[in-house]
Amino acid sequence: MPTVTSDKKTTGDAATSTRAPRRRAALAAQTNWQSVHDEVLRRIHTRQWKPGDLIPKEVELAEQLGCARATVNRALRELATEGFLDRRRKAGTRVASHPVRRAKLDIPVIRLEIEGRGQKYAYGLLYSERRTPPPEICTNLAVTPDSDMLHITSLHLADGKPYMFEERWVSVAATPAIAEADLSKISANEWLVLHAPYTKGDISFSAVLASETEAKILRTHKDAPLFLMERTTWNGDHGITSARLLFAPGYRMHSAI
Amino acid sequence: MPTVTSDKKTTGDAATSTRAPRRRAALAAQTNWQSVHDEVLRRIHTRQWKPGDLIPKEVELAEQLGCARATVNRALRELATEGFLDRRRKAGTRVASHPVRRAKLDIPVIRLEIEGRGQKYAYGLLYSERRTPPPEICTNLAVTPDSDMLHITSLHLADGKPYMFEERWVSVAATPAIAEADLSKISANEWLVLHAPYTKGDISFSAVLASETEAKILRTHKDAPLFLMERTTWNGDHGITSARLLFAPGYRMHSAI
DNA sequence: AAGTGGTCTAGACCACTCT
DNA sequence: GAGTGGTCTAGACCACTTC
Repeated sequence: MPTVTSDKKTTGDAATSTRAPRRRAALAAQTNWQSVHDEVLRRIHTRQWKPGDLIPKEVELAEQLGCARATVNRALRELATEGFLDRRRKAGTRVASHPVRRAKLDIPVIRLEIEGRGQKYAYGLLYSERRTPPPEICTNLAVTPDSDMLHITSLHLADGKPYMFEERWVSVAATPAIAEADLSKISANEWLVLHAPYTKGDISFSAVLASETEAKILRTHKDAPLFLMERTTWNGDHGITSARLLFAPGYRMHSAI
Repeated sequence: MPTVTSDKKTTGDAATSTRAPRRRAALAAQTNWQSVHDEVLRRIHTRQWKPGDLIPKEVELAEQLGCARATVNRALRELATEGFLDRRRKAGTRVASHPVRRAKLDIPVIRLEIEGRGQKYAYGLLYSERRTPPPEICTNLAVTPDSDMLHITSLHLADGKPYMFEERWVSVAATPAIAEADLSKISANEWLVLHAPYTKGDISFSAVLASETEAKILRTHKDAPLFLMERTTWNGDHGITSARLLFAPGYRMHSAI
């Protein structure tokens, strides 16, 4: 016990001689966390384990599949965040009984979205004013009616055609630097993404009819169906910005599940 | 060395006496992977590390923050999947230069979405027929025009009011059991979620105008703006189902960022 | 009180990729 | 070829939850 200090404990002890062979002598397909992930998913899909079922605990699975508990843990953790499993200490791991399809939605900077399709991006600042916010913005961002804010409307174009119309309120108090930004060159959205950190946000999607003004700006007709994205972001308790993004008719937002 | 076989090596050896104190004697705030995550995020947000910057390698960070490399790895891995970092072997870890806002979108079973708001859910099968698919479905699901398919339309209601109108095609070849399902009791969507595994899927959102028929079913007026969700799912190379979900006016899909 | 997942560690090896 | 992230392992302890 004395001389076995701390380092090099893997050199000549029994643990090593059993561990190394086990790993290498294993079946052709190695047991990595992804194979555990897939195997568990297979058992769920084939209904060997049904929604609500309790599945074996980590130690047992590790034994069954011939790997370390940490590996199983990694696989099951991913499956839980993907929504396939519910895990609770002591209670164990169950197959999720209310399957939720969890999609990752990438919300790109609009310029990149357009350029990514090989189209030419252009941006125009329509209007910019420093003023106090209307009541609904006060509510949205929890700011006082006499706050110093920036009100901006702008248009984003793809291949010269109107693509998205943006109306945005930015709290100057929360983001002083924006007062100096040249928002005719870089869109407020992009500026904010690069310079204004936020800790939480909220996004919603809906369908609305184009107003007369909106129709004119987006070069469509009144009452055209528009895809509306509303975003609000916060940094701690400070409301940063609230935006209303109206996409031209025909816009589709995609995602893989 | 002899008697110290393998178990209980923590009982009386030097390693323990140095390790245990280190962890517990550390600053009040312990260094777990989440604190590393937050610290790195803070450095990004405060622009100490700017978009495109190379950040210290895992070993260095581990040293700086006083934890194991695995812990740093865990934190950085999460940050990468959250879209804040770009990691490449040998090249190192960089702050993402094209920040992508990645939202997790939970797409619940519609019944649960309605019940979760405390409303009463009801469902009605409008139409069900076994027939060959129209061309656009053949394209969508990559099935032949003479495939055996199920065509279903149904209506989902919240508190008795039309909530969502669903039109769906299901490949009977890929999902034979659905021919036996009683789709007047359980919605096709819910049945499929419970019984038909899929490996990949696709979802898209857009805004459309209500047709005369759709308006009548959803009890609204023609040309009302409707939120449209289109979903296609696959199991390997087999197209399973393709659905068109039309939500009643006023529907909003929410998500946190 | 006991059982289960959650996490940390130190060490090792692997795999990718950049030069 | 060499450097960096990616992962695995065995062991340990912690935290939460149910009993």
